Amino acid sequence: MNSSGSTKERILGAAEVLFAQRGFDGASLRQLTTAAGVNLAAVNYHFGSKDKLVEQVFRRRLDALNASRLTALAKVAGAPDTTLEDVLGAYIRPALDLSHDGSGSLFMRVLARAFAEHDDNLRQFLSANYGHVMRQFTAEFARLLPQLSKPELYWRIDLVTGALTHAMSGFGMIQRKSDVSEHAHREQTAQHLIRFAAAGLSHP
Amino acid sequence: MNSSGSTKERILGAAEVLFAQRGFDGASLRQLTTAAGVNLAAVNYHFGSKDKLVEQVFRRRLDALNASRLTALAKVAGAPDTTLEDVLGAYIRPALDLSHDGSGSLFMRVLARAFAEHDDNLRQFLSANYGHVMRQFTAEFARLLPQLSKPELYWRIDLVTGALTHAMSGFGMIQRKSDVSEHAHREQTAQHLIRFAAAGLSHP
DNA sequence: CGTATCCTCAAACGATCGTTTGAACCGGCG
DNA sequence: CGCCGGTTCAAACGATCGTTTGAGGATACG
Repeated sequence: MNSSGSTKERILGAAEVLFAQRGFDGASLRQLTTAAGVNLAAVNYHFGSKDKLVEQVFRRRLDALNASRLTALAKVAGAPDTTLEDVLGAYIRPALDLSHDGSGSLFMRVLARAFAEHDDNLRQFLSANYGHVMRQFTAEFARLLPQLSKPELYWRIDLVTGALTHAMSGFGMIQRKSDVSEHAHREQTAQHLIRFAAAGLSHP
Repeated sequence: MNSSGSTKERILGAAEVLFAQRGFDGASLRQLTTAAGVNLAAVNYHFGSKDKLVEQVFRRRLDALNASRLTALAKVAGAPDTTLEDVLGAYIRPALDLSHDGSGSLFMRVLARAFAEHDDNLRQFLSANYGHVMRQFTAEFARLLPQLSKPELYWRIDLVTGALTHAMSGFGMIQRKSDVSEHAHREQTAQHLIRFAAAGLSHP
């Protein structure tokens, strides 16, 4: 099927697709290697085990997503005229960009699946690779919403996270009308999410 | 382990726990029947197959949840002085009550898992048993938010659903302080969710 | 007592899983 | 050429999965 790129990259690509479709346990190495057009043993040869492969699938996208989010946050954080929408945009737009280009859209679904599964190993891994990003965003939210107590703020951030994860994992559903450009559609989606999140965060 | 109730009920109880913890595929019939204290073959004898068992696990809680939500909705729907908070309360409070009593809390996690898995069979089943409830609530939301276009309303309801599903699946985290009663804590949680959802639905 | 019905049990079935193995292939270098 | 490190290959490994089987226990009724 897939016949471009190195063996490792073909495995990573096929894994992302199948993990999103059938879950980490549901996608077998035999389905995966067949889809990638490589031998069954290639996964253990190049990655060591299936669990290590799962980690690499996350790492490949998460590193880029984290860097992109932090760069966008750095541009707006700390300034006196920063708005809630600015910070939310720094969080949401990089994920939308990832969802936009090709197979990246499936990764958000993989991420949503990982959230729903309360697997401890995976949560530890996500916390180690995701935690510092969330902490920086939380600090900026706290600065912009000084009227909220800490428990209250955490509550709202948790709810916003749930809404965004849910929305971004279902991006197949939100069809773009043919008379709007790809870029305009993405901006429209971003506005939806940002305004919703801002309203949920800042209501009295 | 579990030794109360009939064999069928013991299986259903253990299944709910293990499905929430390890997912539908992750929980094996051998773990399940061992936890329930019944023989391995009892699942296929009483339910026919593992898939049928999954259906029954959903049916047992979903029927009660749906009925409770529709009853609560009927009390407020259509009236001229109904508020958005009233309708949201009719949706949220029955789920909180379910989360409150014993093993029911795990069911919301099972539900969240089913949402994240994009399995077609399960989605069809949920749509058949859940669809009419969502449709009634959507109609009432449309009545109370006439300024929103249909696509806009669906967008916001989808985001609210994501936030609530996410929140209710993680109810282990929200610890009650010892100086507030169980009932007061639940009411506090309901207020959080309702206000957040109302803000997200009705923002300009 | 015999027997019929419902249920439980240990054991086995075939299928599929992740992983390992050892031989075969292949480009580059002495 | 011969050899060698990196890679791919078919085949097999043991484990675990959902499901089926047939014998046996329990209870109620004639």
